[in-house]
Amino acid sequence: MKVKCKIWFEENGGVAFADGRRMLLEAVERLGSLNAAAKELGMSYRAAWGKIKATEKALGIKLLEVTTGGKGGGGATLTSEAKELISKYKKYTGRITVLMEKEFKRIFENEKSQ
Amino acid sequence: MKVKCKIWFEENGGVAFADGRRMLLEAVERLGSLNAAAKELGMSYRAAWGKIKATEKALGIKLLEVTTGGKGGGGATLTSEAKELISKYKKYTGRITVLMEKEFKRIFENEKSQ
DNA sequence: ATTCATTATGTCTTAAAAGACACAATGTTG
DNA sequence: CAACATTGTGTCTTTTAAGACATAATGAAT
Repeated sequence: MKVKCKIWFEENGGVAFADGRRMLLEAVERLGSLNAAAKELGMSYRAAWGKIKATEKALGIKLLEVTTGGKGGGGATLTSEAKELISKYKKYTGRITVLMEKEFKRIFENEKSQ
Repeated sequence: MKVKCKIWFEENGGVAFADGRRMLLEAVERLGSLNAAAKELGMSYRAAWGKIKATEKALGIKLLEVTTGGKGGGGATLTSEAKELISKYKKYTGRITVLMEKEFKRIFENEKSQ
């Protein structure tokens, strides 16, 4: 038996941010474009854009700095708020993952501690 | 912003046990009947039974000791494996909830620790 | 043997989430 | 000022999960 966990952030009831959106934002940061990021993750641009918008609305912060026109047609980069969110999110989920594994061993696999 | 978490157990890929099923089993223990437990939780007997069966199959353990016939028509009680599962599950999720809250405060609300 | 409230199970319907399709808007570059 | 690859957005379709409906089976009590 294995323990699994899904961690997400909420603001007034709606899902705001979780692992899929973290990956999406990281791809945008790396590729400089939401369109390219969506392609890399195998999702439609429409879906990717919708998730970003949903998070922006839920948390009330701006995640992407976008431009249109120009040689590449435009692009998107992360705002400092987005970078901070990713950074804290990764720190948090990483820490929780470690703790969950540790507690799982303690409670489910170490008989003497029951 | 609030952090949320769903914890569940898996065995070879399938969802095995989570909070809804814990509540269902606790209601069975209290009421002595799966039918009554389903009613109390506002779900159909069919749905409740299906969840119990799915968990039993996934974890390979028997959760309910059932009888049919007699004055009350029959009933169900928890096996010792079910009781142990509930006990460890509650201990585990309780501990994780505390740790998550603590880490959340540390990373998202305590600026000096970044 | 009849009754009765339960367990047991197949199948159908509905609700919700995710994704696809189509098309408009942008604005820099050449 | 035309071209182009991007962003922006409404709507439709598909997929999937959850629940409802119907109906059989059980077996102690009477």
